[in-house]
Amino acid sequence: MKDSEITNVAVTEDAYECTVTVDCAVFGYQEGVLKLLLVQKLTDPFKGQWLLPGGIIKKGQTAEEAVDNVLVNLTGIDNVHHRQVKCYSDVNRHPVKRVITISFYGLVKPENHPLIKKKNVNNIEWFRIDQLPPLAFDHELISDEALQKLKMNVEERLILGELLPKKFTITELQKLYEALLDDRLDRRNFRKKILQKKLIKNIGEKKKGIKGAPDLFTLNDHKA
Amino acid sequence: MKDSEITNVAVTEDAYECTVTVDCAVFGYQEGVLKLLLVQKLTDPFKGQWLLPGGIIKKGQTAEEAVDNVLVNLTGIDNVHHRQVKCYSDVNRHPVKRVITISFYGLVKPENHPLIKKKNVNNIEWFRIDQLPPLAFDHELISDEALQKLKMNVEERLILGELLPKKFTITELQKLYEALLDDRLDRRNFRKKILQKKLIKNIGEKKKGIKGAPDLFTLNDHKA
DNA sequence: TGATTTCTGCGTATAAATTACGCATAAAAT
DNA sequence: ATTTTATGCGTAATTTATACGCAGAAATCA
Repeated sequence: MKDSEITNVAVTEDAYECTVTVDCAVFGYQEGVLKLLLVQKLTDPFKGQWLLPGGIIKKGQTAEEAVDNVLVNLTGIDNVHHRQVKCYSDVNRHPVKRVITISFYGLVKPENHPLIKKKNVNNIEWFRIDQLPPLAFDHELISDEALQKLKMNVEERLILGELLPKKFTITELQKLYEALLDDRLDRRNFRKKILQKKLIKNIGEKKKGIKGAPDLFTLNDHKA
Repeated sequence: MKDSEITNVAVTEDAYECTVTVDCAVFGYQEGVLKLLLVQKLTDPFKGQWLLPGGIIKKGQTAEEAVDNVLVNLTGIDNVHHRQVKCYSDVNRHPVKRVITISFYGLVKPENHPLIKKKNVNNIEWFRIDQLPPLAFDHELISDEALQKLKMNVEERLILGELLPKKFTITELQKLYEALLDDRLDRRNFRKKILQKKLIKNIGEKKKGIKGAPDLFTLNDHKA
């Protein structure tokens, strides 16, 4: 190996290139539990195994655009609130060739996004996060770290994605938090804490069909 | 454009590739202030401008290995405690070609790492973080976000890298925290807080030359 | 329908963590 | 020897978090 190959780190026309992919851990909140969207591979390698939806970053795409593209093209899901988690660069992650992957988490309400199986996948399914099948590649690690990141973010900001309807009760919000954090919270303390952050406001309406007729709230001019 | 080009997101032998680089915001703690290590470009583009040390990920290298390699080859600094921050994938970040960059922050004690100017750089220098020159590419954004991440991490863990000697006084630790966080802390409360975390222990020696002869401490079987 | 259950909204009591600051003492500086 | 400066240990005040009581509203049930 020439000395220049050892020490030259500059970006030149002929600099080494490799394939960069994105993987997105799409979390859905359904029937009060947190679920993860997985796709089943149609082709080798790992044919028939489950994994996170993902794919290559194409020419002219940013990683974020690639995530949108991949989700639509594999699952039919569009308009997903997503956030970058981490980059994985081990050299032997992929059996076909060297691949560097940028991971994301996404948040959706499954009812709003009917799954549309596209030609690149064998199957798509929501799995409860406590009942995940074995995953291909290093996708167990990736989904673990994505969930960790999601939990951290939930604790410091108000993150809903589109997981709740525009009008929601405080209890609905609390159940979402409990599902995301996998924890139980005191009803009255949660109310106080969330209200003093001034991120949601009472819209003066009440929700029928629930004992006590709880007040409805909405987001307070903030993006989730 | 063929349909397959739109929808195919699979990793194949001929999948699109691009150059991936790493950039590292190396922070140094010197004379009580936080500094950032910058290199001055020797060649176009941006010849003569300052920027973060960085370079391409080469065949067979992980991003972490590339950081080590880049730092040694540009600045002579080795054995840097570093951590991944974020991935930048905008398509026009680099004038020569499309480049995706993974950023890191590093922590060093400048006295321990004499700067050795290598052939790829015109100059290397430590800059006070409140007196940075204009930076090339999007390196202002990258260094800002790296510093943000460092501050966040400092608040939740005990992070020293190698910024303090093995034996240090609590005041020395406090000054480091103040430099990292750009804040002033109460001496007595800082002592209480840091001691109750049980991460450092009093080794029973005293430091001479300082009024009051403060106790010396050391890390308590933890990695920084 | 009337009693019962369940959930809401508002409150307070207690505990824990954070912040503010006093003071005697040890060593360096004058 | 006196002054100055920093340390080490303490306590008081404040803020934040946690535990839990209770009346009332609406659905449910006998």
